[in-house]
Amino acid sequence: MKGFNVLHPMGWDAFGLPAEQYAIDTGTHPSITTKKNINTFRRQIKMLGFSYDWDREVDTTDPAYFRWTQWIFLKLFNSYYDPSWAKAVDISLLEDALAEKPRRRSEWESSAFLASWRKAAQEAGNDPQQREAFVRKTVSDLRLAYENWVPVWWCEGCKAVLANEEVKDGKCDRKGHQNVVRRPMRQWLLRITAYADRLLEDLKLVTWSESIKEMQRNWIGRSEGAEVDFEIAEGPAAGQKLRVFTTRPDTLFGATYMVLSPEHSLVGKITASQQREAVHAYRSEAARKSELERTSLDKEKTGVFTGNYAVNPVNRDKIPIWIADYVLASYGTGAIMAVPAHDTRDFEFAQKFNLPVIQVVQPPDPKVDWHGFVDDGTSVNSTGPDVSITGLPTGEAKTKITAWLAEKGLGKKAINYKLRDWLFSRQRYWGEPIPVVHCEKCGVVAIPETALPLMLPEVTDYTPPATGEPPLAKATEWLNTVCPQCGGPAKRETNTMPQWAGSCWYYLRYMDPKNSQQGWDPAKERYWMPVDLYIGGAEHAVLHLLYSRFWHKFLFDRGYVSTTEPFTRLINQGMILGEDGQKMSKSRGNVVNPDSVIVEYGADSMRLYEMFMGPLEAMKPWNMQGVQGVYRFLQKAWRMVVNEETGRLDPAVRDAQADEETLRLLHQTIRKVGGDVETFGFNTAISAMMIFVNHLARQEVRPKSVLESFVLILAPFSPHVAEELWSRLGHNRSLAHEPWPQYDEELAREKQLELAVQVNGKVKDRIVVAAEADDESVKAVALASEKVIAALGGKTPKKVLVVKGRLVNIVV
RNA sequence: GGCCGAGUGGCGGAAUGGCAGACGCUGGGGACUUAAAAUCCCCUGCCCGCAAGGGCGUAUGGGUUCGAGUCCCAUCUCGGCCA
Repeated sequence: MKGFNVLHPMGWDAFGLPAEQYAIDTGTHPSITTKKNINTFRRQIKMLGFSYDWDREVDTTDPAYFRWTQWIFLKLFNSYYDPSWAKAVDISLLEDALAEKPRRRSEWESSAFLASWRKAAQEAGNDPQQREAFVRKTVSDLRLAYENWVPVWWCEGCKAVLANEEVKDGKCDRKGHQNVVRRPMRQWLLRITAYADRLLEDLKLVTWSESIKEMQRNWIGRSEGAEVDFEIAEGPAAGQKLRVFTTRPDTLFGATYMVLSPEHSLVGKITASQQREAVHAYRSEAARKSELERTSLDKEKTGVFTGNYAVNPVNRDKIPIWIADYVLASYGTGAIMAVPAHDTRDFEFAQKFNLPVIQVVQPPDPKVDWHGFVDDGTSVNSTGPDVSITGLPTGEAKTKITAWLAEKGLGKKAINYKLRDWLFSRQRYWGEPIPVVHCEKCGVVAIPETALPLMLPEVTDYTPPATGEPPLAKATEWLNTVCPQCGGPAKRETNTMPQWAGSCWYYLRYMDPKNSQQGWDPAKERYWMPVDLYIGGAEHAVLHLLYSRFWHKFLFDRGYVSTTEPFTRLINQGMILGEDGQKMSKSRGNVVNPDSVIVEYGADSMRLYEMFMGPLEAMKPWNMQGVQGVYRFLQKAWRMVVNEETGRLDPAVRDAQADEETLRLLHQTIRKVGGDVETFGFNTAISAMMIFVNHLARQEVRPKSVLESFVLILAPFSPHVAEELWSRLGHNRSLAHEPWPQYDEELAREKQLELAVQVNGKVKDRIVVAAEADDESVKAVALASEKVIAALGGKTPKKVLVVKGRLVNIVV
C-alpha cells in the first residue's frame, strides 16, 4: 500500500532431534513427520491470512536447499583465516605459499601470517617427505572447518553428543536425561573464534536492542590481560613451562598457589606419586559435573594438591600446584595463578585449604578491607629482585609488569575470549551429511561441489550404535565409497551437521529460492540485502544470531555476499504466556490452539488480539476475554458499514460531506495508525481505531469516503474483514492495491484546546482556548478563572508558565 | 555474584519532563426483550463526605525541576542472560 517492494517469506528449519526421536520410537522416516508438521503449520499460517510469499518457501531438509548448506561447508573447509588481512582466504593460497609456488607469489608474499608459516615450513627441514607432511598438517590445522578430538558432553540417554548450550544444570536440556558426562570424541569444529573481534566490533553497525548486543558481547567474552609462564619445580616435568592467562598481571606478586583444571594435559606429568591416587579420583569426579556446577560461587570449593610446585617468575617463589574443578579447561589456558587476596573464588579456596593470602592491592578507600578486594587500586608488596610495581595504580602496574615479562620472555600481552570454536558435528541421522570422505591414503577429502547434494541414505533403523558412532555408520552401502582424489577406498563422514546449520543462511535463499545453479544470484543478493527487519525470539540472542553473523562474514570475505552484517534491525517479539501467566506447555494444559480460536472468533480477531495485548516485545498472558473484546470491536466496525437486518449497506452510509469533527478524528487516526505502524506500536494503533469506530458508529450519517479511508488503515491488521467491507463499499478489486490513505495535517488539527490551569503544580481549573492563541492571552484567561483566583487567595503570582497546548502553571 | 530489563487500578496496558490510568477486559447500574443472548447508555484507582467538594496515589526512601510514572542516587521485588 505504501509502494515498497517487500520480501516477506516463510520457511521451515526442519532438521533436528524431535523428528529423529519420533523416528526411533515409531520407525517413521523423519521426512514424513516433518512434511506432516509443515503442512499443519502452513495451513494455520494461511488461515491467519499472513501475506507471505509462498513461492519463496524454503525447507532446510530439502536436498535442493541443503545442497547449498553443504556447499557453504565446503567453502569453510577450503578456507583459512588470515589474521594479517583479517579475512578468510581460499586454502589454495596457503598451499601455494607453503610450497613456494610461483603462482600468486605477490599475493601470498604480502601476508605476514603466511610468511610466518613459510618460515615454520622451512624450519621443518629439507626432506621432501617431512616437508610434505608438515604442509599437509598445517593446511588441515588451519581450515575454518576442521576435525579435532574434544571433550564433549555425552548424553547416555540420547546416545548423542550435546552442545555446551544443550547441557543445563548437568542435565540434558533436550530430554532431561541425568546421565551426562564429558568424553573425548572426534568432532568437526568451525573456527568462529577467528571472527571474535569482528563479531564484537560490528555490533555497532546494527540496530538491535542493547540487551541482545550485550548478551553477544558477554558470550564472546573478550578480556585483555597477559599470558605468563611459570616453571614446574620438581619431578620429571621440572623446567617445563606452565602457562596461565590472567586479566590481572599486576597481582602476580600475590600468587600463592596455582590451580590446573582437572583435564589439563600436564596433570599426569607433574603429579607426585604419593598424590596420584587422590588426583585420579578427583579427575573422574570432575568429569561428571557441568560448568555451572563447577564454577558456581556459592558452591563449596574442592580440590587436590598435586604434590608439585611452580616457580613464580617475578619473585622466584615456589608455590604449590593444585587441581580444582573451578578452573575450566576450556577457558584461557586451563590453568590459573591463584591470587587469593584479590579474587573471590581463589580467596574461598585458600580459606578452605589454608593457603597463604598476601595483599598486593591497596583499595583506594582505606576503610575497605583488602581481603577479597577485586577492583582497581594501588599495588603494594610487589617488589621482586628484578622488577617492582609497588606504588603504581592498577592500570600502570599491569602495563609495566607485562612489558617486563615480555622483555624477559616470560610472558606477553594477550587477549582471551570466552567464545569457543563451534562444535559442528552431531551423532545423528536427521541432519545435513557432512560432505567429506576419509581416505586411508589422502586423509580427509572434500567431495567435489558437483557431487552435491550428498543425500542421506535411506535406512530403517535410526538408533545409533552403542559405540557412540553416529547412526549413519550402520548404512554400510552408503558408508563405503571411493576417494574423489585417489580413487581408492574411503569411508564417508558419518557425523551430520547441527540443527543451526540450515538456519545460518536461509535469508539468502529466500532471495532466490529456486536457483539450481547457485545458492543465490549475486545480483538478487545485492538488490535485497541486508535484511531490513528480522523478527524473532530472544532465545536466539546468542546462538543462532551469532552463528548466522559468523557465516555471513565468512561469505562476505569470500565475496559471495555484499554486506558485512546480515540483519540491520532486529526485534524480539515477546512470548505469549498461557492464561495462568505461565509458559504455555502441554503438561500444564494451558496451551491455546489457534485453530479453535479461529473457529470461534475468526482469524482477524486472533491477529488483532495478539497485536492489541501489549507491546510487541513484552511477555504477556493470553486472555480469552480480551479476544472477545477485539471481536466486539470488529463486529462494531462491521455494523458501521453493513446493516445486520438487511445484510446490505447501512442506510447511514452515504455519499455525504463529513462534518468537521469526524474529518478531524479520521485524519488524526490515519496519522496515529501510520506512525504507530512505523514504530511497531500496534496496540496503540488499534486503540486509536477503536476510538474512531466508537465515534463513527454513533453518527447518523457515515460518509462513505470516511469509511473507505478507515477500511484501508484497518486492512493490515484485519485483512479479511477489511477486504469484505471494501467490497461491500462497492469495489471489485482488492484493497491491497490501494494506496495507504494520506492525512492532512490541517484537517487533523484541533481548533480549540482544553488546557489545565495549575497553581503550584496542582490542577485547579480547565480552560478552553483557541489553538492558535498566544501565551499572553492564554495567561489572561487562566488568571481570570474564578477557581484560580480562589486558589491564589489574594497572593501575587511570582511566575506564570504557559506550556503550549498543554497547561498553564501559576507559581506563587 | 555480575550484566541487562521491568515494577502504574481487580486484570492486559496508555502517557515527546506538562491534566496519571487512553483503549480493552472485569465488575456494578439502567434501556431494549415475555425471557435470554446480542446491542445501546451510565458508573468503575483508593480514602473522607448525603452532597458540593477535599485528600492520597505510578515498588520504597531521597534528590533535581515551576512541574517527575518519566531524569539522578540508594534500597526492595520480579524476569532474562551469564557465571
